[in-house]
This record gives sequence, structure tokens and C-alpha cells, in this order.
Amino acid sequence: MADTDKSPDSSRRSERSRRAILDASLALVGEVGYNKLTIEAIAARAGVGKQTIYRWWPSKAAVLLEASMALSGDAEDEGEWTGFPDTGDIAADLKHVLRLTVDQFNDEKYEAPARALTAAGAIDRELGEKFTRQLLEPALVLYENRLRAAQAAGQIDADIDVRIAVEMIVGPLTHRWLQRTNPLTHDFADTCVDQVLRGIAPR
Amino acid sequence: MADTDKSPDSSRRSERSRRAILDASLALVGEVGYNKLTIEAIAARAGVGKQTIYRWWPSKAAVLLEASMALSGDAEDEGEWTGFPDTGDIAADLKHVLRLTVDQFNDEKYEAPARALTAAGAIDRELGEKFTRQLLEPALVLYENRLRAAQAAGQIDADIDVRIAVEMIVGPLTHRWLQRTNPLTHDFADTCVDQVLRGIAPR
Amino acid sequence: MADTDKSPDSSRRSERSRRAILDASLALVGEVGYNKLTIEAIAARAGVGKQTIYRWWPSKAAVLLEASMALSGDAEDEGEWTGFPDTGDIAADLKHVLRLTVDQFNDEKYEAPARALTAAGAIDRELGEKFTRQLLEPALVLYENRLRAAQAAGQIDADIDVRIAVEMIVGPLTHRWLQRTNPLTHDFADTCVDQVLRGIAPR
Amino acid sequence: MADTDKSPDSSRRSERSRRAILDASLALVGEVGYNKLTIEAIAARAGVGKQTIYRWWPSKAAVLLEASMALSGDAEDEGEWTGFPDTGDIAADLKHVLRLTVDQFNDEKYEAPARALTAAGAIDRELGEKFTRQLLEPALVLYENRLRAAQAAGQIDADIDVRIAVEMIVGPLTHRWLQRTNPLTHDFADTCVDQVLRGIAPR
DNA sequence: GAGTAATCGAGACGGTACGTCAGGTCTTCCG
DNA sequence: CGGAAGACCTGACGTACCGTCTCGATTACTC
Repeated sequence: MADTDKSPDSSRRSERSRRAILDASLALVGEVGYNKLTIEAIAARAGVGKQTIYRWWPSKAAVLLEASMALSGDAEDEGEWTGFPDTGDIAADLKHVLRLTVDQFNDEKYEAPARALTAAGAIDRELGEKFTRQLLEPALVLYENRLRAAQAAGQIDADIDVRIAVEMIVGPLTHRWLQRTNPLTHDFADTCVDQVLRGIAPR
Repeated sequence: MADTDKSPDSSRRSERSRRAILDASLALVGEVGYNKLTIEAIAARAGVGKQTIYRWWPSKAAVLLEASMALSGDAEDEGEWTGFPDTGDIAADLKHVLRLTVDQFNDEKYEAPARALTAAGAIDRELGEKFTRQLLEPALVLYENRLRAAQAAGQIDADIDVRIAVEMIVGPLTHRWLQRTNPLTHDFADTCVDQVLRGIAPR
Repeated sequence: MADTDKSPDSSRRSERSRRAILDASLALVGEVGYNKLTIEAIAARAGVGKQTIYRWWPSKAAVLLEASMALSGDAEDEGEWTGFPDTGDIAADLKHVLRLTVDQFNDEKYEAPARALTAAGAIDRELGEKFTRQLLEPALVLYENRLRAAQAAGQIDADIDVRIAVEMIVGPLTHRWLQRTNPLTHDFADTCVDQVLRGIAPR
Repeated sequence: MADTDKSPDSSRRSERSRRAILDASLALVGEVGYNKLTIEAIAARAGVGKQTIYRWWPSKAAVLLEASMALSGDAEDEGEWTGFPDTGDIAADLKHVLRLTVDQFNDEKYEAPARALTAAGAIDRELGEKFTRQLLEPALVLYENRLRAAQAAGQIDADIDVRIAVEMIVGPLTHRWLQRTNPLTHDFADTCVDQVLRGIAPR
């Protein structure tokens, strides 16, 4: 007996419509911003019925989340970010990655959906957890692994909680980006890395 | 030089209505969340015509911003936070304040409007700048001053950019709170303080 | 040749909603009068979204016009008025019909929408023309035909402009009804008929 | 003891404001029509506070009624209509007056407020009665008197109810004007007079 | 001529309804 | 059956006016 629920049969799903919807939502969030982004506009732009969106996603934030994941997936496919560099020089590696992050935060294409999702996630607990789990956490784990390697190499004090160290590196950057307290620069990223590393260096 | 606008005459403004609106918006944002917060509901709850809100504020976010400012103003009046403590022990002082911040972030009453404003500010540049300037910045300045005193006392390296140090302390906390990567605890705050101070200690 | 407008697809229209709206507007105009008749109240009473009204009618007067046409259509269906009587006695026939008209003018059910439409039509040229064309004119044509038959039978002077004669019969009645100069009675109707007929009798 | 009621002291009334309000309402009803005529706009145009209108008139229709009365008063002052002509020729006299009425009905300046008042009066019983009593009835009485004189002179059958005769003359004209069934011309007026007079001639 | 009482211009206020926009559901028809 | 299309009910938007209610600032009568 097949699933008699109202859940749609995903094997029959139109990949063409799915892509069109994700593309349209990314384009529109850039053009009009998250608040003025509407399901109707996405449907119209994608040449799709509203129901096709409601059938597969619970909210516009969910659409955007999937669109963002597709976006970062695409970026990886283009070879931008296959893994976290490990040259042996933990400071250099962190600075390299953080500078890329700074660039991304300053890149219009990524900024609008990223801000939209972060904001939506801050307000909507459920969405926020999904966002963190699916997009943020995987990225943080890469930092964690690199720091753990450095710790094993004796470049970081053995007593340090690596997880906290990651957040100490990423937190200030995110803070500056979200709150716009000051311009987000490579210099700022470098200084953060240096001071954090000094704070967690072996004694 | 006179105000040639058609802006309303603020000398005739009803303070009673203003308070009722601010109170109602704080209450409602706690009850239903920011997304379901509506101007109509605020007006109804405050016993006020919608126009009275539109006359004085451009958006629900602006109402909430002023409400939050009034809230922190009230808190100050109750003597909660007149200044930043300075016992001479910079680590203890920072930990004390950060723990209070953690408590506030975990306090329902403050959390809903704070999240709402941070999120709205992340998306709406203009509002975000107002929020940062009027609420966030004044708080950060207090940290800055305390750190500068510690610097003068030789507890912090003289070459350190105090502003950046502040963001390194505050950033991780905000990050955890907003993104809900992990529970926000006093321990986390303490660890952040310790590691940052070690990172910026005199050499 | 196709309708290139963005006008709604009338084949998908809900007949149920249409009837509910027309019924509600007739009921409400009787209860609260035309000035206090609101689209919102009609929608609420009809159990319909406001947009469903705005989608199909441009104004509350237009709704009422269609409701009135449906009303007279219903009356005809009930056999009240299929045609103009022709007993051969033009005076008796006119008096019969005019007395019915007087009764209708004095019947609450018809009075409110009729006054409302006449008044609205007096002020709004476009609506007025629609009202006259669709409701008034068809009625006047019946008079005209009966008078023409009488003229052919030699009961009316051949030189008389039948159209003007119709308005001389109907005009005084409408005048009394609208302006409330005096009570509208069967006697008054009879007198009008007698005097007009005498005025247009063969010489 | 003076009147302790809230009724204002008319001796202190500003004649200047009164005229400005009446003028503004006439001008505006011509410009935007009755439906879009608002008290606020009248007040603004007249350079007057809203309360000054509400103090002296109960509704915009009442303002317009007084404005119309002032208007016809002015016309009389300019000698247009001191009395009803009596040349001895009842047909000629009626035609003369009716032609003037036709001209007035076709004169923009009079038309807008006249239609507005007639329509408002048709819907609002109280206002309608005031309108009829104060503007319409005095005019009809002039017709009545003239017809009575004709009756005394043996030009009209002695059994005729003069009042009804007046309405038979005026009714068709008003009907055509309000309902726009056909253009309102001098010819039409003449024909009405001729046929009515024939209908009420001595036998 | 000073005191005082009411009207005046102005416009903020609590409301009601406007006409519009979008949300999410439901139905129809097409491939 | 999935999907495009779009009508439907719902509810909030931001605006326009309503009629009431203060505000000073003129008036214009009283003493």
C-alpha cells in the first residue's frame, strides 16, 4: 500500500520547476529584499503555480534555505572550497579562509540571501535550527577539525575546548557583518586570528 | 531654518498613547513573535487608532526599537546598570557584565524584542544602523572604556586595538545567541573572557 | 480578438458567491440605508472576501444595480409583470400599471435600493446611464408600446410624441416619490393618467 | 439664566468664515463631485478649522443646502427671479419659467450642487424634507399661485387640483434631468406645458 | 482699558472603511 | 497525477475622513 498521506510523491517531481523556483527566489531576494519577497512573485518569476511551491516547501524561508544550499553546492562544484587548507601553518590557514569569508560576506550575490536566512532563523526557532544544522554547522566542523589538527601538532594548548575557539574566531566576524558596527576587512580578520591564537596558544 | 515639513506637531503628542503603544508592542512581540506582530494588534491592544502609530513611527520595527530603548532606559532607572564596574580586576569585571548579558539574552522579556530588532536590523540597513547607533554602540563604548582603563593600568598590551578587543568579547556571545549553535551559559562567557584576555595580555 | 486584459476569468466565477453578495447587499441597504452600506459589511454578511467583490464590481452602487436587476428578474419569473396589459381601455391599463408602481415605490423592499440607485445615478453619470439603460429604459419602452397601440386605435392624437407622453405620465410619480412633496397614492396616479390622456386625446 | 446648553452663540459667529465655508463647498462640489466632497477639504479650502463647520452644521449636505439657498438668494438679488411672470397668457408664462429652469439645470454652476442635494435628500429623509421645504416648495408655490390665477380667469377647469397640475408640469422635467433619459431642451418644456394645459383646460 | 468668555484656526486623537496585497487552500483543466 | 493557472476566504496593510477633543490666539462683550 502506498503512502495515502497528503505528502506528495517526490519521484514525480519536476526538477525543472524546482530549479526555476530556487533561481527565482535567489534573484528576487537580491532585487527586492527579504521582506518584500513574496511567494506569488517567486511563482510568477519561475513560471510556476503557487501550489507547486506550497506543495514542496513550508515557507519562503525554507525555499531560500534550499536555494542557498544549492548555491553553496554549486560553489563547491566549481572547486572553490573542497576542503579546509592545511599547510601546517595554522595562522595562515585560518587567515586564508576567514578572508574568503569576508569576501563572501561583502559579495552582493551571497549577502542578501545570507542576511535573510540569518535573520529569519534568529526569529523562527525551527527554521533557525535547520539553517544552523544544514549550512552553518558543516562549515564550523571544518574549522574544528583544522584546529584539532593544530592542537595535535602542539600549536594549541591541549586544555582548550576547540569548539569554543571556533566560535571565538567566527563570532566577531559575524557580529561585525550583521550589526555593521564597522567595515568588514581582511585586516580585521587577521587581527582576530592572531589574538585568538595567542589566547589559546600552549602555555 | 524652521521645519517646513508636514510633520506632526510633537508638542501636542499624547504621552499616554506613546507609552501604551510601546508597552503593547513589547507585550505582543513576546506573545506572538515578531513575524505575527501587527500594527493593528498593537493599536488594538494599546487602545489607540492605527493612525496614531503611523503618525509617529515609520514601521513596526521602529516602534519596537523605541520600545526597547525605553525598556533599557527603565532598567537603568531601576539602578540595574548605571555604569560598568571597575574593581581593578578586569577579568572579574568583564565576567560579571557578560554573565548579566547572558542572563538578559536568556530572559524571555528581553529576548523577543532583541531578536526581532537584531533580525530586522540585519535586513533593513537603515533600521540596522539606527539600532546599532542607539542601542548597541552605547553599550560597546562602556566595554571600550573599561578596557582602556585596564590598558592604562598595564593589564592589556599597549598595542592592542581596544575596539577590536571589545568585538572579540561580544561577538562570540552574540553568535551563540543568534545562531543557537550551543546553549548560552555563564561558563561560556567566562571562557571567552579568559581566552581573549590572554590573547591581549602584555607580552 | 481575445480578451487581452488582466480581467478575471468569468467562467471560473463562483455563482454561489455572486448570489450571496447580491442578496446581502439588498438586505443591508434595507437595514442600514445606502450611506451606511459598506463593502466590508456586504462581504461579511455574504461570507465572502472583500476581494471577491472588488474583483467583479467597481463600486457598491454597481453591486446594488446588479442586485436590483436580479430582483426585478426574479419578480418577472414569479409572473408579476411579464408584459403590459392591453384590455383595449388605455386609461384603465395605465392606471393599473401605475398603481402597481405606486405600491412598489411604497414597498420597503424595493424602496431602499431604488432610492439608492436613483440617487447614486443622479450623481455619478456613468452609473446613472447604466441604471437608466438597464433598468429604467426597458420599463419605459413597455409604456411606449402600449401608448403606440392606443394611438393606432385612435385613442391618442396621431401628432403626439409618444415618448414625451410616457415621461409626462411617469415624471410626476417619480417626482413625488423622490422629493416627498406629498404622499404617493393611487388617487394621484389616477389623476395623472386622466389629465395626461385628456391632454393627448385626439382633437 | 442663559441657555446653558452646548448650542453656540450665533451672535458671535464669524460671518467671514460662514461665507468662506459656503463658497468652498460650492466650489468643491463642482470640482470633485458630491461623493468625494469632504468636510476636511471644505475646511482646508475655506481656511477654517473643522470644528467651525461641525459647530454650525450637522452634515456636509446641510452645508450644501445652505450654500444652495445662499446661491439662489444671490440670484434673486441680481434680479433674476423676483416673482412669477403674469402676462395673462398662462402658456407663455409657464414656458418662460420652464425654459429658465431648463437653462439652470443645464448650467454647470447650479447642476452639481442641485444634483447632490436632490440625491442626498432622496436617501436621507430628514435632509430631503428640509430641502423640499426650504428650496423646492417655495418655488412650487409660485407655480401654484400663477395657476390659481389662471383658474380664476377661466383658463383652467375649476375642478382641477392645482397642486397636482404643478407637479405634472415640473415632474417630467425633473425626471429627464435626474435620469438623463433624453436631453433636456426648451422644446421639451414647451411640449409639456402645451399638453398639460390641454389636459386641464375648461371643458 | 482690563478681564473674561466664546469663537476661531489648527490638528492630534480613537475610530471605521477604504481599496490593495499576499497568504494559503481549493478547483479546473492540460499534458 | 503533477503542474500551471487563478478564484476563493482571510487578514493585514497604509490611507483618508469621520466627528470629538484639546490647544493657544484672536475677538468682542462686560464691568
